[in-house]
Amino acid sequence: MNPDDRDGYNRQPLMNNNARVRYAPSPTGMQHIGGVRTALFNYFFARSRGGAFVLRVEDTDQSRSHPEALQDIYDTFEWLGIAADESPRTGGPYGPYVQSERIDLYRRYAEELIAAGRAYYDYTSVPRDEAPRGANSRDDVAEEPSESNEKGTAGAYNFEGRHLSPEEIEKRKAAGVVPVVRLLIPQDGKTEFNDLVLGTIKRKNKDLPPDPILLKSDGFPTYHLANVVDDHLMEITHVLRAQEWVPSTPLHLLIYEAFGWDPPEFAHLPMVMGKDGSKLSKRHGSTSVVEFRRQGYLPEAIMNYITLLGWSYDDSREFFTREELEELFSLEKINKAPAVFDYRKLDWFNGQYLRELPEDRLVGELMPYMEAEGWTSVPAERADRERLRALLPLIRERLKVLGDVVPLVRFLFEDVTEWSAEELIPKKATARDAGRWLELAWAVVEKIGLEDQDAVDQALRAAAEEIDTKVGNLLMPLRVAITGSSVSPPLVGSIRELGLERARKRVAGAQAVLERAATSD
RNA sequence: GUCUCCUUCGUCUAGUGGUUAGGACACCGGGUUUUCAUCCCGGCAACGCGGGUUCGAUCCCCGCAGGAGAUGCCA
Repeated sequence: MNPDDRDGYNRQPLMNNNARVRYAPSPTGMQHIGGVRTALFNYFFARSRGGAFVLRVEDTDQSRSHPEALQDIYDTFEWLGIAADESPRTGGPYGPYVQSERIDLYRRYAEELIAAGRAYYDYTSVPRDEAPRGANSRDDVAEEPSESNEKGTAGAYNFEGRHLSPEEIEKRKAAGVVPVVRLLIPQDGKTEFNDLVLGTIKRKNKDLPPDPILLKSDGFPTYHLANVVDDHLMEITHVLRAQEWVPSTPLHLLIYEAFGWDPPEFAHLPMVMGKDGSKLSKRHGSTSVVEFRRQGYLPEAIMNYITLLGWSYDDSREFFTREELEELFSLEKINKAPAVFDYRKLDWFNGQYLRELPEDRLVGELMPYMEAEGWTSVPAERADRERLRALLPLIRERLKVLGDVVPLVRFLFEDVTEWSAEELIPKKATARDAGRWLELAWAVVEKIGLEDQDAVDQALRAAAEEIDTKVGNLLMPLRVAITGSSVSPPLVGSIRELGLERARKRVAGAQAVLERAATSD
């Protein structure tokens, strides 16, 4: 078709430029890991090719679409820092980008297919009486492991609508039956295509769902019709989507063929699974990006980790900024096999990023958690930020997620009024020992003061040596007295942040507990 | 059931017709440390099975097994 391709020279530029890809979520639930991974791959692919990334909202299921879900798509994109070149919000030359605003289009194209004899009105089908699944996203629905078998066969369409007599049609029309539009699928032959990730895939036409519905009786298109029409109209060149779409791709190809359109390239992405190997869902743990966000994962950690689910760069590198991925991403490195989502590795990534974060930014990210505990003025003031900043050295390397800050600094913002004797007393020691050690340790602190932390440190060590015991024995009772816990940030720094005055009271309180324990021995 | 896809350490993955099959997380051990954490060092651990092709297969082909997905007027 290209007059220049006689010499075979002009094919290359076509491959490299003008790539147009899209992410086409349906606003039925919060954006989840799998969806976002697809979005990311599309985005990176577009950027790496200098192409366009389109966001299209597929809200053709009226009953399951929700405005909050739509908002969540935008929020998630913004949080991750990925911008669509064309979207419902930014607009673009191929809009509208919301399918519910395009229904006339689908109807018109469905009619075109009917006129061409490639589709037909079916008056025999009635909607499933099954109640719609309601407001929940698919992931929220508990699966019944054993019911899957009957599904395919039970209510399968058997082409009766294909040859209904005119009289019969009139009768049903009169009775108020609203027809659906079905694609006429030739039962012989096969459809095959070359998937950019998977290679050649073929499927016999008779194995496809029998004459699938294109237009529902409510006038809305099904995914199959809408996605083909829109991808064509929006001049999408590459469809990158999850592997769960592989089985219906031949169907889509048949639709392209019926219209006489050239189909785009397809690249089916490996799915994201839970620990047990089934599609990642609620019961595996958090799945939506907002949830991770709330718990205190950083966007760069999420992005980095998710991108590595089914894609790799080489044999060792695993840290990538968004900018780097925009350049380095390539289809060739996509894996075929599904990937299991590993929450622990995500934690590790997050910890790594947390430790690298500039102070200002870390303080900013942490502040909402402090506010939520009521430990700052609301809104937080400069003094609150400075206070937190001072705590950073004490807590930073102890954070896996931002929310971890709360238990770590609680002792500074809330009174400690109870001490457990068991924690106060080091192993193999008596309450009396602990009491003495606590007294001694505190005496050292009082004597040296808190100006010079190293000096306190030294003095404590010296004191321990003098009475011939481990520093730990000296410090543990003091740590528990100060923080109320045997696990805490570094002691001297903690006391310093608490202040001598408050620390003194806590030591006294703990001392009382030890005395009581000693006498009851 | 049928159809489609997939198969390297527990997990994410690199890799080649001849490698001690590499890295990371997790795990285990050791070190630093004041608890926890960080950090450092070390260790454990994989080519699903059976046939071919080949001088030689983890890699190529076939079969099997296992897993997943699809089978909706959901996407």
